[in-house]
Order: sequence, then structure tokens, then C-alpha cells
Amino acid sequence: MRTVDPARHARKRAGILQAAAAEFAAHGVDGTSTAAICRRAGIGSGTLFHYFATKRDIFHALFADDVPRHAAACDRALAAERPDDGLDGLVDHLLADLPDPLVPGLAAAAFLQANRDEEFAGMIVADDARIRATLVTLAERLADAGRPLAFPPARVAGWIQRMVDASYLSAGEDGFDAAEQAAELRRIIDWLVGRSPAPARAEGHT
Amino acid sequence: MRTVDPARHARKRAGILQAAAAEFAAHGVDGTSTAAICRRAGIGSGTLFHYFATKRDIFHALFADDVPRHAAACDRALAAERPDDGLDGLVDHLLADLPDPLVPGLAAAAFLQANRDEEFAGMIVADDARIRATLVTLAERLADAGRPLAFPPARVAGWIQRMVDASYLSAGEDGFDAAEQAAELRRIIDWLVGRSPAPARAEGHT
DNA sequence: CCATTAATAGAGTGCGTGCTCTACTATTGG
DNA sequence: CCAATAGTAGAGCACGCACTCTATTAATGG
Repeated sequence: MRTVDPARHARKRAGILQAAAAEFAAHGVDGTSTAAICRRAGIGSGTLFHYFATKRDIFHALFADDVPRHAAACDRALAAERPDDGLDGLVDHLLADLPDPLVPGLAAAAFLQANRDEEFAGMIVADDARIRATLVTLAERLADAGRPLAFPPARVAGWIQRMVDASYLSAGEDGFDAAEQAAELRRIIDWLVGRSPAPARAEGHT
Repeated sequence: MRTVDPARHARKRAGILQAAAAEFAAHGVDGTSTAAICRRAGIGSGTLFHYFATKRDIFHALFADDVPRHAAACDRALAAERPDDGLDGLVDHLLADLPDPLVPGLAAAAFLQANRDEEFAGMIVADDARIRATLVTLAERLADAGRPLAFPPARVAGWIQRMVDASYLSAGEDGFDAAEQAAELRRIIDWLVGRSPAPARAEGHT
């Protein structure tokens, strides 16, 4: 017999995923050939298909790994003593990948993939809905506490999520500064949830 | 001899573009086959390539037609007597396509295409830059008039553009209402440019 | 130290692709 | 009514694709 070494397997798999992410982000799912992924990962096609059954599966894996992380962040946000803290924590989490230059491209690829791949769409929609629901709950708690929201809770939640998306869209532009972007977004959120801007919040969360 | 009938030609061309837009929006550039465009447009491949040299050209045409429209809107905004009016007009123009369900998909496709198609990237970047510059100028005029902007003019312009993008991203979601979305965005812009109708909250930003 | 199986490479394959080519029809000017 | 040419269709082609198959090497347990 011979058992598989999970650490070794995971390491190689992660390497392939990293290479695939770069290709997918630059060229989209259909624009990326498995040969390009192999080239970048420095492997043969036999090895690629030993780790993943199809190209689609590689793309799925890229996002599936994030789902539990997001779920945990939502749980943490809802468990926070004060809804303000929960909101801040969740927003921090959502912005965590802002310095990663691959994210905008991957987001665009995901958006298109959702139109043609029902399984993928289900995964993404569920993830999105969970975050949305969490934001709505937090906004409702703030409203219940008498906070004057700019819009109804569901709309405030929608705008926060949209502006996070928008931030990712602009990442990679000339002169983009993730920290500045995040600080400004927090200030807009402050306004949305009727909070007077906390002066100079700690922004060292690298 | 026989001369071409420009109206007839333009009509057919527009029909092909409409079919192509639907396909590109749903499946991206690489995910769309020329055969699919032909099928949707009800034409043969010979006809398709009689009107457009390559698939890429079809995609380019989809966006090239908008460039002069945007430029005109920018000129109008800059020519406005009061910068507030110019800003409102430009924002209205940018949001005009919000009810069109194809736009989000086309935007995602365009985003990916810009990575692989230098000519296309140049076109889009130039268009974007023009709108950005117009917004910056308008914001500067407001600032010069003593209006307390939430951020420096360039950043305010960036956020407006980003939030317009974000609005398009969310178009097509369940229960999306273009009018409501536009109204809320205008209210956020009001806040960004320090315009009065703030919600019931203490108004002092330093 | 061998049996067993994971890991890997890369040639091969069938299919779908963007686009061309040829043939035919519709529409115009003189 | 007759060139002349725009418009149209669709078969065909060369190519790149995702994926398979075969063969070989590396790593583990007993």
C-alpha cells in the first residue's frame, strides 16, 4: 500500500490554483486554456487533470475555498456585542483582498460564469445572499437602536455590498491605494448608517 | 453601377449588433461563438462577415458607438452655467442605460477584453478618462465655489464613477428598481459634494 | 526491497471554432 | 432590361481546444 500525503497534495493543488487564478483573472474562463495554466504552473496536462477533473472545477475551487471564510466572518459579525463593531469587522473582512490585483479580473470572470454555469451561480448567489442578510440584520439592529440610517436597512446593506464591489473594480487602476480606498469607503458607510465619522480609526490591518 | 443604401445597411448592422450584444453579455467575448450570433440574428455566417471583419470588430463596434455620445455629454456638462447642473446632467446621462439588462454582462465582458486587446483597452480607457476628467473639473468648480466636498475633487470624481459602475453591477438582481437606485445614488452624490439635503443628522463634517 | 499506487509527462484525439470561399439572389443606375 | 455589385447562405478548412491514454518515475507500507 501507499497512502497519499495530504500536505504534499494540498501544496501542489494550491500552486495550480494560484497559476489558474492569474490566468482566469487576465483572460476569463473561456479565454484561458488549460495549456496556459499548465505552462504557468510548470506542469504537464496529465498532472493538471490528476488534480482537477475539468477546467470548470478549477474555477469552482477558486471560489469554493472562500465560502466558509465568508460564513465565519458573518457569524462573527452577528455575534458581536455592538452592531457597529460587527459591521466594521465584516467590512474589514470584505475589503481584506483589496490589495490583491487579481480580484477584479476574477470577479468579472465569475460574473460571466454565473450566466452559463448553474452550479457556480448557485454557489455565488448563496454566498452573496448570506453576506447581504448579515448586513441587513446589522443595519436593522442599528435602526432599532435609534440610529438614523440614510436608507431603509435593506437598501443600506445593498449599497455597502455594491460599494465593496465597486472598490474591487477600481483596484488595479493607476495610482490605486487600497488603504485610502478602504478609509473612504468606511467614511461613506459611516454616513449611510448615520454614524459621525470616528476620527482617524486604526487602519493598520495588513 | 449600384450604390449601397446606407439606411438599409445601417439597419442590418444594428440588428446584428443587437444580437451580438445579447450573446456577449451572457457569455463574454470568448464564450460567444460567431455561429451563436448568426443564429440569434437569423443570418448566415457569410452575412455576418460581410458586415464585420472579425468577431473582435463586432465587440468593438458595440462600444465605439457610445464614445461620441459620452463626449457630447461631457461637453454639455462643462458648458453648463452652474456646476451643479452640469454634474446632475452628466450623472443622468451615465445612468441612462440602467434599465438595460444587458449592460452588466457587457461591462464584465469589456473588463476582461481590455486585458487582452490593446486597441479595445485604449478606447475604453480614453472614454473613462474623459468622463473622469469632466467629473474632476466639475468637483473643482464646486470646491472653488466654497462647497465642502467629502473628499478631494479627484476622489469625489472617482467615487461617483465607481458608484455608477456599482449600480450597473447590481442591475438585473431580483427586485432591482432603476429609478430607486438612481434616486439613492443622487442622494449619496449630494453628500459627496456637500450639497444640502442631508438626512436628519448633525451636519458638521469638520 | 518489493508491491502498490500516487504523481507526472506528453503525445494523441475528436470536436468546435473563427473565418474563407464559392455560388446564388436582390437591387440599383443607365 | 441589362450589367454590375451589394447582400446572403452555407459548406468547408485549418487550427486550437479540453481532455484521454499510455508510459514512466517517485514514494510509501509491510
